[in-house]
Amino acid sequence: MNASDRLSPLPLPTIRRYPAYLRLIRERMAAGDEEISSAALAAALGIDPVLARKDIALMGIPGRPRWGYPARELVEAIRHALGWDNATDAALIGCGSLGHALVGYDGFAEQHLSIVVAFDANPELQGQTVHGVKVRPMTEIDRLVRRLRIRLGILTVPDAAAQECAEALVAAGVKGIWNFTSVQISVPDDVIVQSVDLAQSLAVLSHKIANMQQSTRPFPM
Amino acid sequence: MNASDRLSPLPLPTIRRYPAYLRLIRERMAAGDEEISSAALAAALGIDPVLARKDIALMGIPGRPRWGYPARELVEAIRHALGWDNATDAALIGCGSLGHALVGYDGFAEQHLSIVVAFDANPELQGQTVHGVKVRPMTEIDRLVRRLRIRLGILTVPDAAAQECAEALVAAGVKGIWNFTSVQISVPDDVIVQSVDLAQSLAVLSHKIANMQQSTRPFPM
DNA sequence: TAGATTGTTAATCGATTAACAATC
DNA sequence: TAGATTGTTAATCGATTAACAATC
Repeated sequence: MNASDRLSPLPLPTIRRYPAYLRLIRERMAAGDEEISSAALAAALGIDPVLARKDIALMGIPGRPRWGYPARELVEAIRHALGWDNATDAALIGCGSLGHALVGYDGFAEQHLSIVVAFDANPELQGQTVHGVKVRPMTEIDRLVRRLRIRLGILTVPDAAAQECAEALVAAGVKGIWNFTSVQISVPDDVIVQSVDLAQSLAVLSHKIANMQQSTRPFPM
Repeated sequence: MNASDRLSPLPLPTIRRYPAYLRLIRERMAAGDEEISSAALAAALGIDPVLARKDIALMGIPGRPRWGYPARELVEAIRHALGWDNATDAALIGCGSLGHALVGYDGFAEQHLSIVVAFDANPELQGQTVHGVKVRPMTEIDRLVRRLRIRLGILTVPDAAAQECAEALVAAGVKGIWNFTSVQISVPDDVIVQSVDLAQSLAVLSHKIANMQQSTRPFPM
């Protein structure tokens, strides 16, 4: 086992930039490039090149002055750091329109993520197939998640059901929950919750728009 | 015009916490509370109470020792800071499953956000009604967005169409774009783009799971 | 009054940026 | 060689935490 296998707890901002690097590098590789410079990465993300170099330094991949970094190695290093080098099976709870959208989303291939089971409380949906995934009743969460040894749960249920469904997932052995509800669910310490909070995102956007509107005026009235 | 109307550029982390405060305060108000303490807010968000007090201090709402902060005033101050005190009309581009989910999402009421027009390139969808909103052809973006004076665009098109659609929105006078594609779209300086990047969110989750797995072992092998 | 809670100032921490050396 | 690019160390900046005073 070599040094890069010792997964270090990377800074969160760095982790958040990794997927964007990955996307750009793969584009460049598709265009035939085998090396990529920190300047190219930085320009695409709108950040300082030295920040890109620091992010790459954390992967332990050395670059060549005058050439840049080896594209293929970067891709592998990023995937490894994010745990995207091995396939991950996920269970989706809640087959409403958002659940549908996620099951059908083909962008997860890059992340080696596949939704292998889906659950819904609505009997009319149960038994139906959504993008090749059969919808099961909630009562089967424990049995199926356990049997398939699923470690990742995707929560797309109505807010009112969020905490309850999270608990079912945890009880079934899930280690991470990708939470698309607007509830702050509570789980044991050894389970990670990552929330996609639309209100939070919209808050940043609305505030910036409101602020911009004002700063265009020379003086506030 | 009083002091709180001078919108100050709040720290981004503060803005991101505001919607969660808002949600909790409204829950408490529904339960009959008229005051709320920084400790209660902090507990719900898993942060330090002093941080909540700082966030509130930025709104200019004073609290009463022994009592806490006036719930109603907090709600109004947060809404004002986020620009959620006035109704916002939005245009949605791309009526795929994610677009459907967003048009149908009833959580936007709190933010006074309503999607008033939707566009799609697919002629089969055009003319259909999604949750009461009629789907229009892309060619009408300019005319309708202009006429309705819409300042917010929601981008839920396939990646390949993202930049082009963003440009159409900007040309029609939109001031902010809520970007659900995984493309880093480029726009003029006076337009704000806020992206909901699923890959970024998943990256954080996967990395934490991978890291946790390891830290549970006493020594790395 | 005593005690709970707010409010403020200083210290710490982490991430970014600046400056510059090293290298192909 | 000269020049572009990587790599590293120090300075800066912003946000959080700590310590403690103020107040109802």
